[in-house]
Amino acid sequence: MTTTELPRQYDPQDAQQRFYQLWVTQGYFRADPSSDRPPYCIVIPPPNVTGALHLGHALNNTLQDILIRWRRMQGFDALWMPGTDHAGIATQAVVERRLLEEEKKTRHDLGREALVERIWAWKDEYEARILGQLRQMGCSCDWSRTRFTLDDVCSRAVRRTFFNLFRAGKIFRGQRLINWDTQLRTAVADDEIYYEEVPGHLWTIKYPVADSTGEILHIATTRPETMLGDTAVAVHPDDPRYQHLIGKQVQLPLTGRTIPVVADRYLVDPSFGTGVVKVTPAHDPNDYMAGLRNRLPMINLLNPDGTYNEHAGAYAGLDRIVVRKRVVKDLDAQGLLERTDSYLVRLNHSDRSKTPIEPYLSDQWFVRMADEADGAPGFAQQAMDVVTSGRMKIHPERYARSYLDWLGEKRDWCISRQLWWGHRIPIWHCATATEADLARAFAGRDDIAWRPGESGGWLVCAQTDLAGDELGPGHTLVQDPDVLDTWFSSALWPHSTLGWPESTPELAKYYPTSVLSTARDIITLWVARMVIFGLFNCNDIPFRDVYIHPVIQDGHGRRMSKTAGNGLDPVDIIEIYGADALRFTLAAGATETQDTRIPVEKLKLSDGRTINTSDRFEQGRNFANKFWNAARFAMMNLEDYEPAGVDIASLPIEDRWIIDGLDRTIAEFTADLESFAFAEAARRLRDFTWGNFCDWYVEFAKGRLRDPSARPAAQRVLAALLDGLCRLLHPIMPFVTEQVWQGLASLAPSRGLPEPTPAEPSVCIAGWPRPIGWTDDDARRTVDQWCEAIKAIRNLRAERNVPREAKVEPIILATTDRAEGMLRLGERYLRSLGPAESIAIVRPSGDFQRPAECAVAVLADAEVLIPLAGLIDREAEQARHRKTLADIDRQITGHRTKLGNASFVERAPAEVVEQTRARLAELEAQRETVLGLVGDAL
RNA sequence: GGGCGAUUAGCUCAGCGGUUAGAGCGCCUGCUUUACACGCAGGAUGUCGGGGGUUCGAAUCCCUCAUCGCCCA
Repeated sequence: MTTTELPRQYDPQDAQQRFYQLWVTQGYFRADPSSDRPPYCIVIPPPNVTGALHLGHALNNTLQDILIRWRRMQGFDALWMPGTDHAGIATQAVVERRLLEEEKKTRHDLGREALVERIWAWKDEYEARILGQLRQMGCSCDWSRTRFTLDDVCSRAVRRTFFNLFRAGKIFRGQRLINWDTQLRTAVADDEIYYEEVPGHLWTIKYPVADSTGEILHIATTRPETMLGDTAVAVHPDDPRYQHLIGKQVQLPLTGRTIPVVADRYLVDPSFGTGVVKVTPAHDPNDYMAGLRNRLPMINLLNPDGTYNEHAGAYAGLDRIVVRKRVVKDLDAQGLLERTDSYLVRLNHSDRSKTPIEPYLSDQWFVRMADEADGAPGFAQQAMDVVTSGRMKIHPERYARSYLDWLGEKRDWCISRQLWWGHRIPIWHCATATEADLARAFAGRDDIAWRPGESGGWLVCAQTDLAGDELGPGHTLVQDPDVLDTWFSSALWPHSTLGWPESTPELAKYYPTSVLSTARDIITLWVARMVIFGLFNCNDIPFRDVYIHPVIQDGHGRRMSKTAGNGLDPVDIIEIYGADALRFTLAAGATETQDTRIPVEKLKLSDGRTINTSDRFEQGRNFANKFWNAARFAMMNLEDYEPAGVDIASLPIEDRWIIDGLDRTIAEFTADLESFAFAEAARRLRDFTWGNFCDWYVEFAKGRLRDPSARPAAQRVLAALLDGLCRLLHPIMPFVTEQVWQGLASLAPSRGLPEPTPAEPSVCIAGWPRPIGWTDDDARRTVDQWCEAIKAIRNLRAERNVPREAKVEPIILATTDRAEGMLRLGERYLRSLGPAESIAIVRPSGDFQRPAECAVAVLADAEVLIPLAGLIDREAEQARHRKTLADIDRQITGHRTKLGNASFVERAPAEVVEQTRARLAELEAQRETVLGLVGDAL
């Protein structure tokens, strides 16, 4: 294709297909641990295989790709490790729901193996889709290293970690109160539940004191059925109303049991209700804590499926909902129900099944977070220390606080889930064997460890699966049915993906990784745990920097979600606007705030589908197109380009100006990326590319490219500029820059300043530009001056409605010799860009005669006059000048007031005072001129 | 209840102690100008949420109130 046939509009779809393919087949994304280039590594936050990627993923992965591409170009051996997360409960719940909807079956109908098989199929489908989406976005992951949290490599790391933790005494099994999902029949983490206020009731029940006084305590509860598990009632120790009762017994209705009255200052708020509360340690988190404090028995009433068990006496076997109704009815029948009120109940629900959570006392596995008995820092403390010491940095810094606050609680981490999808806990139970049996059976094996269980029997931890008869006749080993919390394997991600526990070259080179980029809602759940396991397994932090990106919301500040129907699909955006547009717009929105809004609108496609989109992405599309067209212009003018060295000092001033600009942009943009200032970086590139290069430099260059003597040098600068812009823009907009790069390859394969060098075959692996050290204040001042004058001419033409084709002959009165000199250098541009037929640049002396009728603009050191005989509305002209005068006067007053203030002159920095004086002098001179214009007309 | 953040042009956001507060989109006027109408040129639009304070100087720092959002309990 010749340059004149380049399409007028950038076609993103075409470039996306061609160049992504090129990069992959050339192996540009592949890291090489054997190379001597320094490492730079990012592990992708593995997306859940639950579903497709949303715009939040698109943002996070765009930012990671910007970092990776930039560092790769800087010469680092860049590794972006891709992969996906099995997302235990979330994925199982999705597949189970589908199973129920489509086949009316539960997981129990299918059985463990068949269900897991179904989930693998789901995983395969979504993994492919997710990785495909990342490719569409242009992500430069090293696909040869793709991992999945349940694959063999990651599983081995999970096994070894569990084993090491077990042996180190960091893992234990114990009875705790956890969140129980009765539908999914599993423990769920605090982050997998949500509060919802639902209308309910507050029942007030009578608890008779077990003595002869006949005194009755009134106790209000929203969950009357749990009274069957009460093991005390509590009052505040300072409450005068109940002092006499502390230590006495009350009769627990319906059960025949008596329970003590205890004093507890934390559980009871004496000003709320009657000041007496029931204590059900096995069924309420607060009561649980009170139970521990007061050494109360704990009675578990619940079966895993939500029915009540044998401890509920007559109510055993009934669902908890039914029990509630019966209990209320029975209490009422016995006259023990004082009253029933309507009440708004704050109730925990499971995120996955949407059913109410039951606090449930059950055997679970935990990782110990607390400090050691001897005071040595435990896991939580170690993870806190790496942040407080500055060894690991969190950006923006404020997020360090939530990390530290959460870890500061040092709560043990419940790692067991009663699910089928996940890493099976590598523990085998045996109730019958003795320690001697174990020692004999596993003699000489260091991959097996055992400990007595809290409730009897032995817990055997093994790195490889054990057979049931491994202990010999008479003993059976039974594997624990639970699986591990998803975060357990995610916590290993930075080192498991690199091959740990093997000592691989990858682990040696890329660990600790460089940066982790993620959303703030998993700082605790994920980031903190990666730190803990990284320190435990590798004795080092998993990454030096943690970057927290903003959350994308819709135009109303709501989180985007499938259920709210306000989500944007990155693939839709790519189809409409292109991947570069998506990336640029997202990067431009990645400010330091915690949220960024993208207004959503509906769009009906020609194929009948209605999708969500946002015109915000036009920003990126337009910029990509602008750059494409600037490149097209350059390429059209490089047909006869010949490379040669360039002496920058002898270049025309506008060349030196743009080289100075590029140099500063390189330095500042690089600094932006170093500090994760993505929005600033994107804005800076657009401003330079569009506002300096396209708006001015290209226009300056046009004339010179037509001038045979000036053409070769102009071409060399143009090619070098385009080359530099391609490199700078590439991390944000990889496709359009590659397309331009490839186009440039046939026209100007060797280019650059001051000496041309052969360009790399792809911008993807091109060197990152470095400032050549050309700083040119003189060029900057001069070109700024030209632009001011040109804008003044344009403004006068537009305001006075001078038709485009009218030929004007402006006169510019320079007020200083210097201004005159600068303007003369730019005369041809004033003429071509004004545009003007001719320009007279004058340093007026006393006998200078102003034309009778002209439009006038007053600049800082020049006056622009356009003679418009017969076209001037004197009234309007006067009004304009008076407005300008008023404007100047307002400013002059401001500056004089400042300078008249003794404290200002005394206390403000000398340069600020000097600046103010200089500006005032300038304004005063300007005022004189404008005053003259007003006076002229009077 | 505790913590964090936001409040600046119609919308989305920059600006984080020093000239007349900016950008993109939108709006108005003119323009098929040989790179680009996904464009060019020009223009209008702001008691910087309210109130106090610190300072020579506050959109910017501090306090307080209000509204909205997020996180944790």
